[in-house]
Amino acid sequence: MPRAGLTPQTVVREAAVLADEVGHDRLTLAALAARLGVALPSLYKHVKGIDALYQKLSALATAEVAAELTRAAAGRAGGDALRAVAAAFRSYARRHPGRYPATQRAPDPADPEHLAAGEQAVGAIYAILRGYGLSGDAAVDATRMFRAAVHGFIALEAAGGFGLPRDVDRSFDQLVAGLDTAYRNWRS
Amino acid sequence: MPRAGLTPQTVVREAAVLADEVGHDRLTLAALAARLGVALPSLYKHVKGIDALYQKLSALATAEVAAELTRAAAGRAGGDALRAVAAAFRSYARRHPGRYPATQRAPDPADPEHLAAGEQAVGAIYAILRGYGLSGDAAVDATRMFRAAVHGFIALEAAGGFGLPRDVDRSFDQLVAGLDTAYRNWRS
DNA sequence: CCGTAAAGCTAATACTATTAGCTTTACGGG
DNA sequence: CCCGTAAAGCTAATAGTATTAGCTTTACGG
Repeated sequence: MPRAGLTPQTVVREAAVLADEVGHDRLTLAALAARLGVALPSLYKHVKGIDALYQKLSALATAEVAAELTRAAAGRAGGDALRAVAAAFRSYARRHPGRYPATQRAPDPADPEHLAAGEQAVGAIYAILRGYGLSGDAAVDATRMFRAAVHGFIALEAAGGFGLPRDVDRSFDQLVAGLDTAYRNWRS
Repeated sequence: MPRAGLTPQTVVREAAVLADEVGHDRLTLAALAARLGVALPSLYKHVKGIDALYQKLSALATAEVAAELTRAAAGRAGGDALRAVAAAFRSYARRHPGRYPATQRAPDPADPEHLAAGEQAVGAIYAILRGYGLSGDAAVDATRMFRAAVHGFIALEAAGGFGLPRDVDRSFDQLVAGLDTAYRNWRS
């Protein structure tokens, strides 16, 4: 029997694929091991346990989100940048329903790459707000508002929390428009 | 041995207390049964299973939230009402960290009380927006923005997603102020 | 006061993660 | 070329989760 040749990286990457397929909460070591053609306990040679796996998945997803937000913001400013980054955020969450929730887990302070990815993602938003003349505490507050509004919308949408027939895409556009007017008329 | 005398209601209420103590995700039938002084399978005489328990917990928490939002809105209008209801929302989430996440689960269409509680909670927000001159589709979008922003803030706060030292209470005040200006300058 | 329905129990099944300890593979140095 | 060793895989065992089946006992109403 040839060896599977796993590494921590391949395990985490396959976990990400699996999570997107079956959902973040139904990601299980048993299913992951089966997917990788290996017995369940063998995974422990590459990952400390399921909690550590979630943490690494969080780092992976955060890095991906940061990259996409940065790319969406490139070459844009003001309301254009705001709309593009918000859309990229929601797009990632919809394309990766298993990875996205992992993003919410706070980084392990001992994982510099994870911390850096988080800072890059926040930085992409922060940069947009400079275009609105916001900096210092105001920019921090405005960044938190952006993250709260966009993440909250994604979470409610995923949970089926929008019962009424009103089109959800249009509500999202209105949300981003609302952020734009809030930022243009910010009073600290 | 006297009988414990459980009912579906007492089981769900104790589940709510337990969830607030140990966290929503660590609510377990074993711990609940121990708390109620009963063997684990006995719970199945009152609740269909853990999923149904979560659903009933969601109905309970939604009704409580709706009551508190309605109470906070009473006798207020405009920005005052907005601030009071947002504060009540966040206050409930912080006082009931186990119940609150259950709120996110969509109501079972076959549970009229749950549906009514959800509508009451949304109605409390909707009513405030009439004070801003918003109705129809605009009110739906604005309600979704309110829920998204406030829930998102609560979720990020609970997850430890706000790393910077900037005071979180003040950021929340700024979020609500931002909603106020967005609503005052709404363009549909 | 006794029959019955419900409320509780024990036992068993099928999952989950985790640890211990063994076997085997692959690879690098003599 | 071979062989020693570290890592990669395995099986077995433990402890926790939910769930179902089927039995016993309690409480209550006719």
